[in-house]
Amino acid sequence: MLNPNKILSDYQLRKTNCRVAVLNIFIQNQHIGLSETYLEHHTDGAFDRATIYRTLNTFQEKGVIHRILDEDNVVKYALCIDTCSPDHHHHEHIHFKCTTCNTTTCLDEVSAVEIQLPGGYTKKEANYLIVGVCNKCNAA
Amino acid sequence: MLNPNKILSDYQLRKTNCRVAVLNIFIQNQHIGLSETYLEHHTDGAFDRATIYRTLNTFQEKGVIHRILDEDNVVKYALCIDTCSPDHHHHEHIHFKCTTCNTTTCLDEVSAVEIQLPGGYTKKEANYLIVGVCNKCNAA
DNA sequence: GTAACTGCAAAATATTTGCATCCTT
DNA sequence: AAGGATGCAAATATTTTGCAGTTAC
Repeated sequence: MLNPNKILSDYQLRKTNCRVAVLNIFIQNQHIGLSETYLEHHTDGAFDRATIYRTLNTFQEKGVIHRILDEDNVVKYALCIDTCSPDHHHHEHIHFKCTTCNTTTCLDEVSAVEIQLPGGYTKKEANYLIVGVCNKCNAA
Repeated sequence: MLNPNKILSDYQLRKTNCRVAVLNIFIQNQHIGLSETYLEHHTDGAFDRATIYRTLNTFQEKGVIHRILDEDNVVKYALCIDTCSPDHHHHEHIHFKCTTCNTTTCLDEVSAVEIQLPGGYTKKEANYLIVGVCNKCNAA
């Protein structure tokens, strides 16, 4: 189970109200891209917008979250940390953006093949996004 | 060879100075993410910022270009159309973002494996981005 | 105690929109 | 001719920054 306090201490970040609150929302929405606006609303405006932006930037620099490619001109973030594999298999998850219902989700069933980088390249992280129409919208 | 006039007529878009100019820059920078600012500068300010934004949005809606995931808080775009395969193989190209020199390029050598979508899902396009350090920066 | 974090206000950027005019088909 | 595209100016939206006060370690 992901725990905000553990994540913060693991990443050597001070435990503050804003960080814990933001982290909790990310944990509850694993693999789903969240925008600053979403976080602001879902913390009941308890924190200043600037603070949330600073939190997001800090988290991103430390590698707690990463930006997600999204088609609707909104920048979103999601947790880098993954619980699904206890053995820390580190399979890259694939995000799927539905152009009909406009949601971005994670295709847990599918795992991306590890891509072989050319010589001299070092990987820090990878993001895969497929844009299309999801099963629900195709059925409707 | 990619030709701006052909692309515009193929996609049923009117041929205007701004569109041709922007398209030319995209063609000369295939697989490289370009921001609105870049396009504005490289057209010598000949076009209004709003016009360039409208051009980018139109191109995106029609599927001429697509947004690229980038780490440095800047939205970039690149051509969807690909010349490398005359037989229109349509292999997805993989973008590589170097965190040291801050450039996004296309790993032509590597082609992404076609990902199998779960039942009911339809794909429109796919974007793969790997973040890390490129060969030049690793050598330096 | 000290460095780091926050809130507030303001600045800097980025993106969109309304409207009159011009251009492509 | 008619609808679409552009330029300009203004409105919005997004993100960053300076600084004084507060908090975590």
